[in-house]
Amino acid sequence: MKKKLRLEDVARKAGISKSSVARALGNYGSVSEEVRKRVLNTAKKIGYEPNQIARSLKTRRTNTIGVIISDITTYFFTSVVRGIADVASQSGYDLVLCNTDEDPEKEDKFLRVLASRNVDGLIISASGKNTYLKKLIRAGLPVVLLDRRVEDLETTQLAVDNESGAYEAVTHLIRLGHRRIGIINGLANVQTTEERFNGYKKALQDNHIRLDPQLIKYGDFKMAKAKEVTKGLLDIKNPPSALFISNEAMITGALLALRERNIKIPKQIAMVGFDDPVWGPLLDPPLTTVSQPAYPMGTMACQTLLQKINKQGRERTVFEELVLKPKLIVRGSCGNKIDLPKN
Amino acid sequence: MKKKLRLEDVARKAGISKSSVARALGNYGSVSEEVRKRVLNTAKKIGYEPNQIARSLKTRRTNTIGVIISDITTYFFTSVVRGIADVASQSGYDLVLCNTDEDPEKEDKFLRVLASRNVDGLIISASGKNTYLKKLIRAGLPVVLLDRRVEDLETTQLAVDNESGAYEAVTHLIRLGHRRIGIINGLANVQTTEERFNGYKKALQDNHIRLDPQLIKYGDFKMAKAKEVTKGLLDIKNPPSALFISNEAMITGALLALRERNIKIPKQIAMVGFDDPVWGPLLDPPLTTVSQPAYPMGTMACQTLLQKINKQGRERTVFEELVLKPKLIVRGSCGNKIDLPKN
DNA sequence: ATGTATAATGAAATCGGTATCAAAAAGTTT
DNA sequence: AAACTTTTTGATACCGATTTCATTATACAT
Repeated sequence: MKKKLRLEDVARKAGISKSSVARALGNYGSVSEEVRKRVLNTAKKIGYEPNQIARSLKTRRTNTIGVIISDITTYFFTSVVRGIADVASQSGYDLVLCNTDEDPEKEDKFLRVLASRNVDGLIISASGKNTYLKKLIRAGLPVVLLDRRVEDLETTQLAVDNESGAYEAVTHLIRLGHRRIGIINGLANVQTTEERFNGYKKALQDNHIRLDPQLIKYGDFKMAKAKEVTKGLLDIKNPPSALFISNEAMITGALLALRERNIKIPKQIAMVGFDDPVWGPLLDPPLTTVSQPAYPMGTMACQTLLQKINKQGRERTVFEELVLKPKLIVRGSCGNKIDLPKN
Repeated sequence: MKKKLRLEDVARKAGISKSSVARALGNYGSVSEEVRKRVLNTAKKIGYEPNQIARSLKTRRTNTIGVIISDITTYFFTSVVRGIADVASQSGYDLVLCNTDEDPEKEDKFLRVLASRNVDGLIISASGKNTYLKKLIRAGLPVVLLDRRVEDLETTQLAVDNESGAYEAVTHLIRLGHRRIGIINGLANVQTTEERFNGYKKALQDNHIRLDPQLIKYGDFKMAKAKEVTKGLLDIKNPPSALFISNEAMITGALLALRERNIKIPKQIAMVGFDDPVWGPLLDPPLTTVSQPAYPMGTMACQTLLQKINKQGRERTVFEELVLKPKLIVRGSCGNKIDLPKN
């Protein structure tokens, strides 16, 4: 590795003190026009680039944002990340990205790493309990909780109204005549799972449909398990006529299961999924989904975080709950109104 | 932000010199068992976490890898990134992720940023000319060029044999009887684009089919443009009976275009795409694709990079070309053998 | 011309670790 | 017990920037 140029090299070359060079380059303090020019010129000439690490050590700012998400291969999260990245980049921040794969231990590890890297802020879609996260927040680290709220974490939380989204989706199914609606939940004990499940339950209840435990399955937000669990659902005596799937990766799993069993949508089974991947409209029939504004969620999360970062003291750790509206997008996968099956 | 604990705080608390504490915690040099225990205990008790920034400044290592890709919303790149992340994480490295959106200027900016952040290595899917990248490589920064080779950059290049992949795909179409095969290329002047285009041309040539310029369109690796360009292809007097699409995002665009025009696959038009997204098998008919081993490409890229990072001097900058085999996965989107249309 | 306010400059301390080096302590050999 | 290793320890320099502070140069007012 070739030795990098230092501030001092510029100083020597320009025949000016380190301090003045720093001022000229850093655009603060006061320097005479003549010196400024000379510094800028020689800096450019010899190709000097400041060392961020050294700067960070002194300023206690890394211009870095930690991002912890659970599954980077989903369209939802990548859209979020793009939103975050775009805003961050505009303000000169970079992203340290961590993929937890829904593993709370990894999550904990990443939190420690990011903290010791002195990220200026953190955007996290948490899956674990996070006592360590709580500690960081209390210590004053600006944090935005994205997608998944976590109880008794006093910081900004940004998510969609999962319950109403699920409620709308399931109500849509009921209106079309479905009474036996299966649900593939995400990981238990994650807020989004519970909220979406609540929406499901509420919709059934409001329509006087009794909850059938047989129709309720738990996946883990991932494809493989969802596929397996969906098959289980198809195998019960009185299988569902419709499916509500709680997230994107599990939609893929469920669809795969249906394909293997050669069950046609929407003729033999109707389906709504939470999340709205690009490929939803390409299916046949196109997928009816509950769409989250993923990209805006990312930009918003990052903007909020940057605001926090630039505040001082107590203001950095305000508690705030930002709730966006998800939108039911009706395409073809629920078909038309069906006759009530005898019950 | 609460003041963080420093090494010195541990030292004072334990009544031991800074140096010894550093040795105990850093697990180097020699310390008596007694001191080691005392240090570890007090460190844990008061909750000390070392400051990576300070460490990096002195050691000139950040344990950080820069990753520059063009489109994080594709399944291909996210799989790659997951591969990179998994390997990196195991070795204690973190990822700084940059999304260029195929914009060479952004790419250049990110390169500068990553360099000034002193990343230990870089994995990049380059879209631009990159004179600055060349400079970095010459300066000794370990770099792995992923997916897209770049001429006269003397560093490790890891990619799929694009030409043979495209050749296979187009040959497949020809065998099924197609003579008028349209191609949607990616960005001009990007290696992958050229290579895949070459495969296309070679397949036609080997089968004595004349190249028809009307059937050759250029997109930009993104969805919107591909959609538009596909429509253009459908509008010519003698439209193609088959389509070869050069990457994932453009497949989406092309499919959308076909849908709008209500053209059925494979009856009215056959399609093969480069890249093999999760949702390919879910389409109706399922998509025939040229599959790249994305996740392994990521792990391999990262392993190679880590090796370089741990070498010294000239060995860090070896030139090496790693070529993986893509695989044609025949599903349904090309249909069966068709009658030769009169020509 | 003198005094005062302001701008421009450089020396030196600092951020929080690691690395070097010399001194002290412990262990071995003769 | 003396001489010599080896292990353990602490003081100090250092990484490359920013920041503070004191000093010098310049501008302005009296």
